[in-house]
Amino acid sequence: MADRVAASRPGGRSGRVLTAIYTSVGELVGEGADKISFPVIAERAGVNPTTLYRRWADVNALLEEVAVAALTRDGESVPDTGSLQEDLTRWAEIIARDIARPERTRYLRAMVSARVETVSGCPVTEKRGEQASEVVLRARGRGEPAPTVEQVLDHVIAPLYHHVAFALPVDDEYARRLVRDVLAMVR
Amino acid sequence: MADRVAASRPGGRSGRVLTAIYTSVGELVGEGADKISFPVIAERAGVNPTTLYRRWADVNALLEEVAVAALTRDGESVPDTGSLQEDLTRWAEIIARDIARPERTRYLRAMVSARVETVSGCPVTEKRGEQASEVVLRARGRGEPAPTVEQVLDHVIAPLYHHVAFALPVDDEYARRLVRDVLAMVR
DNA sequence: TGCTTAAAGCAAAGATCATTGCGTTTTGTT
DNA sequence: AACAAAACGCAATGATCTTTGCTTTAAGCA
Repeated sequence: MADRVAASRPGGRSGRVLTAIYTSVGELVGEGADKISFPVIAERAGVNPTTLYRRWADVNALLEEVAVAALTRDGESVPDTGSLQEDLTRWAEIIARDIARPERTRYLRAMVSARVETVSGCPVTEKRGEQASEVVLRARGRGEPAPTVEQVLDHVIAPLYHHVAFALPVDDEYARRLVRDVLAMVR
Repeated sequence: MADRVAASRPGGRSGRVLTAIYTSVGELVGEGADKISFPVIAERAGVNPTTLYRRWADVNALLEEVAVAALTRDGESVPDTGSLQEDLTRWAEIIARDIARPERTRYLRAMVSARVETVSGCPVTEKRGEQASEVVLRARGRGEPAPTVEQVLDHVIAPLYHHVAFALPVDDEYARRLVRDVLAMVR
């Protein structure tokens, strides 16, 4: 039921198999497949289903892992324009555009489903926290009044993800509104 | 795949069957059952599985229906203390305590999973919007400066649900903090 | 270059889910 | 009371899914 242990043999065949599985998941999610199961993922990856059953507790756990990997493999750096308002706005817009994509929505659902009561927090939220911290600290370094990291997470990130989770519209305008609101708190 | 049509025969046997199904779902969710499927629900309800397959698109759709019913059957009225700060705080605390319960968390996950791209919004959010509207309108009637309904939804409700969805801690203190933040916007 | 063993493959068996056609019950209406 | 349609039950069937024991491969290391 819980996640399996970390791989103690990351290279060679094991590595190739893992890559194939990740790729398979990515393709399936991208295509909007409605039935994503271990056997289906395994077939496309050219791998034996047993491997999946033995390594992950369930499909959502695997989906979450892939989602985190996709988000964590940096490519997106936080905006640094010299203005808190501008940094936050651009950052929020980037996130809004990103998570509004159908694949991301799918991953989001998987992450919510995969959460267990005993486990607190998730890598994605932590990642967003780090990014928020970066922006906030820079602003404070410039002497600008800035919200706390928690406030940014609660009032910009949370509403964005909430909208996606409940299929409510998410666009740049909405992202900008959230940033306006959170900045209004510190004035 | 989509939800079936509304029942055109609400009484008698059909009504009893529906009640039995709802009860069954409630019990299973309450017990924290990990495998909730149509056959399982049906057996406990003393009903034929076919009935479920024919009426609901999938398990999550049924779970969402039960969740909405549980929330909508009023019992909880919105606080009316004469002070916006007080009303919002108490209301947020009520919600926080409610959704922090394991059963509610389970329902929340189901609602997120049940959402489809083509469908926008959900009954629960609408319900919260009505409640927020009530509090906000009363405050304005008294001449108090008040946030918009959207602001309450984005900055109080969304963070609460977000925390629950990602297994982050949710308590009274957190609820109060959110209310403080949203009120700070309008000053 | 071997050795050890983690990790993957294979195959079989069982469990559960999901679908479908058809007959039966029963609701709501005339 | 009688009818038509809706809703449910039943049973058979096929499709997946899931688990398990055992074998084979090959990664990491001495």
